[in-house]
Amino acid sequence: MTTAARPTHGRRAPRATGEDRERAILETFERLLEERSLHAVSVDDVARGAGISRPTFYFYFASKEAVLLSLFERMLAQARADRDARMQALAEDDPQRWREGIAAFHDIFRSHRAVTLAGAEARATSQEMRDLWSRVMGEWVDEAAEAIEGERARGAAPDGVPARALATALLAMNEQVLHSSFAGHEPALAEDQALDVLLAVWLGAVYGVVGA
Amino acid sequence: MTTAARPTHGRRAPRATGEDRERAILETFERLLEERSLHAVSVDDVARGAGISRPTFYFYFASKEAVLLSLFERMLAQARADRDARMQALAEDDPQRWREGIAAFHDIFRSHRAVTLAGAEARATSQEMRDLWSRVMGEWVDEAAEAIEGERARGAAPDGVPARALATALLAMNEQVLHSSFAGHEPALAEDQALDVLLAVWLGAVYGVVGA
DNA sequence: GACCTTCTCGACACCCTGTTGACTCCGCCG
DNA sequence: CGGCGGAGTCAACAGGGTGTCGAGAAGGTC
Repeated sequence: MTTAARPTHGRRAPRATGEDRERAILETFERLLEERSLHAVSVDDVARGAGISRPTFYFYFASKEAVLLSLFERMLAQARADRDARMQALAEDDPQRWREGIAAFHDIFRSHRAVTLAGAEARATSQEMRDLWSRVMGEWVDEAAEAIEGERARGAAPDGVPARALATALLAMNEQVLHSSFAGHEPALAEDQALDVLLAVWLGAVYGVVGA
Repeated sequence: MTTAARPTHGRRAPRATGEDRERAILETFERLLEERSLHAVSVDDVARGAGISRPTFYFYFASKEAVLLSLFERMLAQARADRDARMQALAEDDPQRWREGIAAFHDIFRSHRAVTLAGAEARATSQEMRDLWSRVMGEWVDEAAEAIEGERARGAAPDGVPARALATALLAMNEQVLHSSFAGHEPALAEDQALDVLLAVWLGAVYGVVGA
């Protein structure tokens, strides 16, 4: 539960109805984000939706971004857990690993697309969101680079551009493809074809194989 | 000069000093965007920088976004011209064509990185910017898809995922890689390695070749 | 010199964020 | 039981942003 770095703004030692209010804020916020984008949701909207006044909102969270950060971290924790579970079920050298790795994130982001898109939007204004995003992408790049190096070491994949650079580019592709797809920004891949196409590019770039 | 669809807000039949003011606004805006991001630049900042008051700014442009749209379109026209020139110098089947195609956009976006990044940021709030971006990306996807199909037709590239879907994913990668690189958002590729890495992925995905 | 058009801006209306200070409510200690 | 203290609440404020309105200045034209 990566709620460690929660800003200690208001909200000291929650009790009784306090928990409820906090939960109501989180739920209302996610619900509103499913209807319209981050910049179109004001603190007042969230407060009203949660049945409190604006100042009371600020008693629980330092800002709109803080709520989003909280939702986003919860989603990331879920994504990690989900993917670890799926990967653990596969052997170390199972060719399905690449597919599963991509699919796990595709699924989790899709199931919380409002939070995902809002998170992307918030990077423009929130340093904290930028840092969080960087950290997470950095971890995934590390893992992917390691996997590529592993395949090269055992002779399954040819050498080429540095593994880390390749992983960075491929993950950037995943990020942007999923973003366009979820946001419906043309030109986008349909959600059900994104996985196959992404996988094809990964395999082409890593192994030099364009599978049929 | 794709200034056709300029919103006909204030600004009727410019004359004498009017042109100067308009130019001053465009220049000031681009200069400020080189210092800080779009949301941190207010209309007041631009107006002051251009030596006019805020209401006067609105005589020339309908909004901050309208100025950006104008700068962005100018940049796109330049990008198109630049790329056409570079492509024309290459034979139809020259293997350098992929590299040149990617390089042309890399160069032009890099030389106006402030406008590029602001454009990306504005997509969150401006429908017009979203539409423009979609249209442009759509054109590039069409061209890339056509090129892939050409290579497949002449037997130079194997069949695989649909050409248009592949082109969409690869262009999404280019977009995101260049964005991270220009914005300095980790994990990012260094500007001077981006081209090689992108090209490697394109070649791997299109031809199934991981070149050394 | 009257007149139209371009151009300019002070003042306004509105929306949003985040803060302050007073007030309620309630458990608990003495 | 009385009163202290912290949790919780919000009306009112301060401040900053956008976009508009209407009154005018400035200059060309008949």
